[in-house]
Parts: sequence; structure tokens; C-alpha cells
Amino acid sequence: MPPRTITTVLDVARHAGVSPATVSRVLNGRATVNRESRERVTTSIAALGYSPNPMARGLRRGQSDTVALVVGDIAQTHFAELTMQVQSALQAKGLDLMLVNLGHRPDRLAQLFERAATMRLRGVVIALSDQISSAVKPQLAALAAGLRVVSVGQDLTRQGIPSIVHDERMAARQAVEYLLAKGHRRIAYVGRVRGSAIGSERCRGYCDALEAAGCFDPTLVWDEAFRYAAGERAVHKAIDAGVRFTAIQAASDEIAIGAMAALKDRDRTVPDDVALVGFGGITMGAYMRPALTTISSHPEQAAMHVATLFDERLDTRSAVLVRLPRGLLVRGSA
Amino acid sequence: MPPRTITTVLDVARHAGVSPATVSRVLNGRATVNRESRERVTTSIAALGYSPNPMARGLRRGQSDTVALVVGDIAQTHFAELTMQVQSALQAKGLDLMLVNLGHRPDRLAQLFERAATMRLRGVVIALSDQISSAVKPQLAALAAGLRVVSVGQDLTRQGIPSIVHDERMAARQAVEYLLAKGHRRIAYVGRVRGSAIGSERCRGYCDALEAAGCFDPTLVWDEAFRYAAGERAVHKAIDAGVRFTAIQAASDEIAIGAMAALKDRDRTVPDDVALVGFGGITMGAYMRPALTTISSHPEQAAMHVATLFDERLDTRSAVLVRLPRGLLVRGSA
DNA sequence: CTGAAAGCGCTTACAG
DNA sequence: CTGAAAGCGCTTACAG
Repeated sequence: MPPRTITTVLDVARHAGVSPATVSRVLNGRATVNRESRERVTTSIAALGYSPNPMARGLRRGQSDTVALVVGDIAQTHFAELTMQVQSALQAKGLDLMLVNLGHRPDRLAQLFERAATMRLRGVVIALSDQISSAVKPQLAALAAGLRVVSVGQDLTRQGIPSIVHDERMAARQAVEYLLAKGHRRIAYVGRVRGSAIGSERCRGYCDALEAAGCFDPTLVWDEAFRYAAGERAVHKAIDAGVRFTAIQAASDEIAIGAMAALKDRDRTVPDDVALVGFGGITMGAYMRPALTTISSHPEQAAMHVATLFDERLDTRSAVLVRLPRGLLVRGSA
Repeated sequence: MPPRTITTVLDVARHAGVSPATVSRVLNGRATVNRESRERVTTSIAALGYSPNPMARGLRRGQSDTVALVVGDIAQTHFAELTMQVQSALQAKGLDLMLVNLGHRPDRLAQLFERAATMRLRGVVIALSDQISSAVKPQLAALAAGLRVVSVGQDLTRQGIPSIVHDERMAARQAVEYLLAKGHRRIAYVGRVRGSAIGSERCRGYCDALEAAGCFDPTLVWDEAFRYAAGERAVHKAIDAGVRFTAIQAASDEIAIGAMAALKDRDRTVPDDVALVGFGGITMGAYMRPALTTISSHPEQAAMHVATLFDERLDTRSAVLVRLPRGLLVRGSA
């Protein structure tokens, strides 16, 4: 690599005939600067095509402009959509996004926390469905004391972390009540329950509805991981075992799609033999046939709230809980 | 935020009874350090839980440990899978990933290029299917002269940028030849052609096959954007217009899935009335019914090559072209 | 093999 | 309103 020559505040200062301090003041717009000086500096910046070195700035300020986004598994559509929204909301605020894909390796989380402080990260956004181990939770609280930490999807307010969540339990309950209203009584739940913070909430909402209706049956709770394959496997197992069911509430759209494939392979018609409801409202669901009935989510709203939490100077130790609305998208599958 | 107290090289040096320079030498492992000193430093680092400040290091070295990944649209499954692989391959080399989602706004590209130099980025990975405007190409070449730039998916070797590509044209040709061998003659192509570097390559392969077979028909090239909706719309348009066709080669799996939905809505059976081939081999295709016949891609291999290009000190100006293999995954839809 | 010193490019009290 | 100076936390020639 040839050594690049880069313009610095000093170059701008010389060009404008002022001191570097004044250039810095113009750049940051905090202190008052004489109008004429300001204009000269602005002109020089444009003329030289100057842009400040973020590392020097970050070192001096003791804080970078980078926010780390810790995501469970970015290959999952839901996380990919969230990542897109968060990146673009942060970018609008001049913040960079460092992506950390956890991929269900909890050690990476502890690792990131250790680095977060010395990296002088502006903040950390945590978007995980996995249960956070109790071993890591104290670290989490310590981290949150030192920099802005925000949770998306999982309620971490007990750890002092502002959280943006959907009401998973209520949404699941309402979807299952919809199935009950259609006359279904043998309704199964498919998805990861243990180990998943969000999954266990959804499953609880499912239980709420069925218990209230007096038709809860534990053999219809299929605790199965992972994505499409989970739905497919659970359906095959249930049919092989002779379990009767007329509807399925899936813990995600991907799981629902896997289940739909298995149902077709076993000559069950959707929705006539088995009604199917997904969770998440990803775009793809609308292109299934029958189209997937599902529960919407709102990554763009979540991202907006994340961004808001970063621009305010709210030093309040209060850990806000933002609840996003969910709705049932009724389509062909149920 | 309470002011965090952070351990520095100075603390480590004091603790170990050496100079900061020696600590730095141990950290970087370049210069030779007396064994005893090295051990004392190592012990102190562990004892104090020290980790170096990347901004200070980057400022001093004139280079950060961050690689920017510029991606066309991370919400698309293919890019999400690639991003996951690249992040994890770079992380294994101690590099951080800054994510830039272009979202088809070319101005963001120029913007990033301007910042890349002052940010002292370690490198930039470009994963775009969009045609890069000729206005930006000179900038691209200039950028590549100053830092490591790698292209994934699009051949940018003419701009002096090492590129990791699949042979799109050949892969498309072979898939279409497969359809021809099955007896199809009215084979359509659906996807963005103009404006898409990768799309136009794929379309060319399609044309190659059909021209060689003497049955190319321009009315069967459906230049349509975007994702699922493109496939759906193109099929409806064609059927409305009375265009005859017995097979479709889609430019992506997502487009194929959209097309499949439209075909079912119009009572065309797949594969009997219309055979369908996707492009990309995303996981989801295997869960369509019929399962999607498609052309594989290899994000993990691409990511591995990206990482390789970052660890070598290869100052060679040579812009390598890596070609990844593709294969036809024959499933139910064709 | 090792330490003292300089400097990467900024920003911010501190004087004036 | 503005400049000179110090310092953020490292690394790297430079002497020894």
C-alpha cells in the first residue's frame, strides 16, 4: 500500500489562516466562533476535501462513533431485516455499525463485553432470542453501567437495560384464540421453548389460550430447534407417533414453512386438514401457497426506537421498556 | 455515563516493572523480548485484564482493524448468508466488520469511499449485484490503490480489484441446457437484467443456451425487479399477455418463489405445466413444494477467500480472480 | 534486549 | 472569540 497523504485539521487551519482549535470548534459546533472565521474554515474544509479522522477523535473524546449490533443469527430472515433497519437508522445519526453474529456461541458475548469498554464503543444493541445465561447477566449489568446498551426483542430491563419488545405472550395468545374461534381444539405449538427467551414467552401465550379454553395438552408442545428443519421434523414425528392435531402455531415463519412442507409430504392439506399460523410476518410468508397467516413484527419501528435511545443525552438510569404492537395477518393458511 | 477507568499499557508496564515499549513489543510479538520480561508482561496483562485500545493503536499505526462490508441489500437471503460467513471469517482473523447496507442508493457508495481513507479502514469488501456506475469506477480504482478492496460476486479485476466470483454465465447456461434436455423449448428468463451486473451475466448464459439450441425468443426475457414480487408480477403479465412458456429460469431463488406463487394462483402446476429453476441455493428453496431446483452458491467459500486476501502481506498489485464452482441442485420443481 | 521520546490527529480546558 | 499547549493510548525508530 502506498502511503496515503491525508489532510488533517492542521492543513485546514493553515489553509484558513486560523488555529486547529478553531477548526475543531467549527467541526463540532459547540463553542461560538466568529462568523468570518467559521466561513473561512468551512470553505477550506470543502476545498481540501477534509474529513476528520474518527480514531483520533474517538481517542481524544474517549468515545467512538461505533455501535455494536449483537445478533443471534443474521442468516435468519427476521434478524436480517432488523439489521438492515438498525444500520440505516444509526447511519442517519452518523453512527457506524459493527456487526457481531453470535451464532449461538455464548462465549462470544462475554468476549464482546470485555472488548466493549476498551473499544470505547458508543453503545451495544443486543438482538438475541436465546436465553442469556445467568453467568453473563451480571456482566451485562456492568456493561450497561458504562455505556449505552439496548435490547431488542428480549426484555432486559431487570438488568437495567432499556428494551424494545413485542408482547410475545399476548400475540401468541391472540393467534391461538383465533384458531380456537375457528373451532380447533387440537392445536400444536412448534419451536424452541427451553433456552429461548422469546420462544418461551410465545409458548406461554399459547398455553394461556389453551388453558383458558380447557384444552391444553402437553403432548402438543413440540420443543424443537431450528428454523425450517424444526417445523419439518416436528410434523413428521407427530404424525409417525399418531398424535392427532388440526392446527399448528409455529414459533416463527421459518418453522411454519418447514411444517407446511412436511404436511404436504404427508398429504395433509393446509388449511383444511391442518391450519397453520406463523410468527414474525416476514415477506416470504406472503408467497407461500397457501399464503401464511402470521403475526406481524415491526423491525423499522424497533430500529427507530433504538436510534432514539442513542441521540438523547438521557443519562437517566431508567431502563425504559418500549412495547411494540403486533397484529394477526390473516391469509390462506389458517 | 460514569467515567470508566481503563487499564493502559502504562499500568501494565508499571505492574510488570518494564517500560511501555516492552509491553507493546510483547503485545505485537515482532521484536525480540527477553523471556523473563515477556513472562512478566504476560502475567501482568492477565492479572489486570488488559486489552489494548484499538483507536489508539489504529491512530498510531495509521490503520484500523476494521473491514467495511458493503452489501447491496442485507434483507435478501443471499446477502444475509454471505454477511454471516464473512463476519465470522474476519472475526477469526481478529478483524471487525463494519456493515454498510447500500440499499440500491449509489450515493452511499461514493460517500463510503470518501470516508474509507480517513477512517483508515483495513479494507473494503464489496458485495453488490448492481452495476457500478462508470462515475464511481475511477474512485473505486483510486480506493483500491490505497487499501485492500475485494469484490465478491462481481468481477472488478479491471479496476484492479481482486474478485471472488461464481461463473454466472456458465451456470445459467447449464441450467437452461438441463431444461432443454428435458424437452422444453419455450423457456423464460425472469429477473433484473439492465442495471444488474450479475443479472446480465446470468441472462447472457440463458441466451447462450437458447441461441445454441436455436430457440431464443426475446419476448421470453422478462426484465423485472425485485425479489419475490418480480417473479410474481412477471408471470401474471406473461399469462395476461397470452405468452406461451413451459419453463422459467429465475435470476434468484426469491424470484423463483414469487413465480411459483403466481403459477399456482393461475392454476399452472409446477413442474408439469411449467418447470422452474431458481438461482442461489438458499436454504428455503428446499422447503418449497415442489422443492426448488436451483443453482448452488458457496458463501462460506467466498468468505474464506476474502479472509485469505486479508491476512497475506501480498502487496502484489495483481488483482486475482477466484472462480467458485456452481452446481445444479435438481429437486422437484424442474 | 530495552527505555526515553516523539508523534499519530484530534479536542478541550486554560488563558487571554 | 481565539490560540498555545496538553494529552487521549498506543507504537516505533533511535540510542544505548
